[in-house]
Amino acid sequence: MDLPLESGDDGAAAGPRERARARIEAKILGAAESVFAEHGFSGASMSEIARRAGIPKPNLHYYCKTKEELYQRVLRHILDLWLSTADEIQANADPAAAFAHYIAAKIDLARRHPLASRVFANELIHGAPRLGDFLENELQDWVAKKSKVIDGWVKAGKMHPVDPRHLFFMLWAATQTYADFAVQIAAVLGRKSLKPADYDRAALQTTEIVLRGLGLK
Amino acid sequence: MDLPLESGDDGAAAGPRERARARIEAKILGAAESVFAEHGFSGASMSEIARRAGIPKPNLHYYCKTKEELYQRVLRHILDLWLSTADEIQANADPAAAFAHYIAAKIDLARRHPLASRVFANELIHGAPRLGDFLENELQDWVAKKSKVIDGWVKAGKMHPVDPRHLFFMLWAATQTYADFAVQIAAVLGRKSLKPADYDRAALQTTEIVLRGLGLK
DNA sequence: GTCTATAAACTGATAGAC
DNA sequence: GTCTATCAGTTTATAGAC
Repeated sequence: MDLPLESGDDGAAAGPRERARARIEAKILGAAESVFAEHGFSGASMSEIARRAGIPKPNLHYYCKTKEELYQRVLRHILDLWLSTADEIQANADPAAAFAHYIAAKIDLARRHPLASRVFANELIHGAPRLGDFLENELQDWVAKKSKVIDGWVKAGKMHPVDPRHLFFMLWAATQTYADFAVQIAAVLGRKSLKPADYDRAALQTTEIVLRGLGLK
Repeated sequence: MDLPLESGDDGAAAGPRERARARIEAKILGAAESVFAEHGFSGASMSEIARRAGIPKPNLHYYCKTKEELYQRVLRHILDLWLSTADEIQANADPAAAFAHYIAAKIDLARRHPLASRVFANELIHGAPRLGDFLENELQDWVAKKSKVIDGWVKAGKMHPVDPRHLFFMLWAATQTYADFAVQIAAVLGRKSLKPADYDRAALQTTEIVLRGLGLK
């Protein structure tokens, strides 16, 4: 199971009315995330989401006009989670520590929010038809900024030369795989589901190979 | 576009009747693969598959009784493709050459069969409900066999010690991401779709980082 | 705000004429 | 083998009573 989605508190003191509404919306978003993660957009049904949220179907439509709108809310929550990953890839940081921290943070995200990761992965696999301009704008900007930092480290002779963009593709893939393809990993490891120790081992080895691979160890 | 799926020739000399049937079945499997890749199992509709295969919907049901059966055929074709990847991870091989070859082959697979890779990825993301015992049997056996080889290389002091299973998770992820998440990668690279040079660069850098990371360079 | 009943569209699958 | 017509079931979404 995943942690329930938080419904951004609207700042000002909330009365019991607003509190109740917020609690329901949080339940809806959590239920929606789990159903979308399991079945994808088309496969998810509003009835199932309502059932998991513990409310009648028409009430779900009262809070969220359309399935599309509900999906967009879930997706936006996930993108914010993704971008806000505290990372320390900054010019004045130590490269080895920065990459180690980034890998650990990403695997931690995969462990704590596997459903969110899967909804996002599903969206990408099918060509990102509902992702709007996130990839072209927000993500590209993010990568451009971080790439400059890495280029700086390379020029300063602190690490082996690399194409930072492909490095990120590799880091994203190697870490998110522990959320997106958890069934495959669990099956190969002979488990029913991944244990904390599995994620720790994954982070350790991934960090080791990447750091050595970048000439940082 | 993907290469059309080949319909395993039934050996013996085929008459024009069988040839016609084989051609139609190949068209159906190719259409099915593309629709399943785009929309997932639930999102894919038999009408759309029939339309893309250029035949009326009832004819599609004539060749493939149910949507489930059609999906299973597509899936099986993909699994065979996956397992048959010529790899040189064998005890008497040179580790550096073997890993370099494996990475190149996997990225080549991602380039040549992106749709197949996406259907498989989609299946895994949603918990592999239609994958039968492939993960627990065929794949686990494959990994166990290859892991022994790698353990041997480690014991012989040819490379740094690693958990071979997590190494495979990393290699699979880092290579398949160029098929599964191609939209994301293309967007970040500022392209409409990936160019041959992008795959080459990916293979080169991935190999470099992995080999160095394993103490093979 | 909540719920019963239902509309309107689409789905996988088939019957049966050719 | 091929295709027209259609069935039975589900889907998203809403109307309207409470």
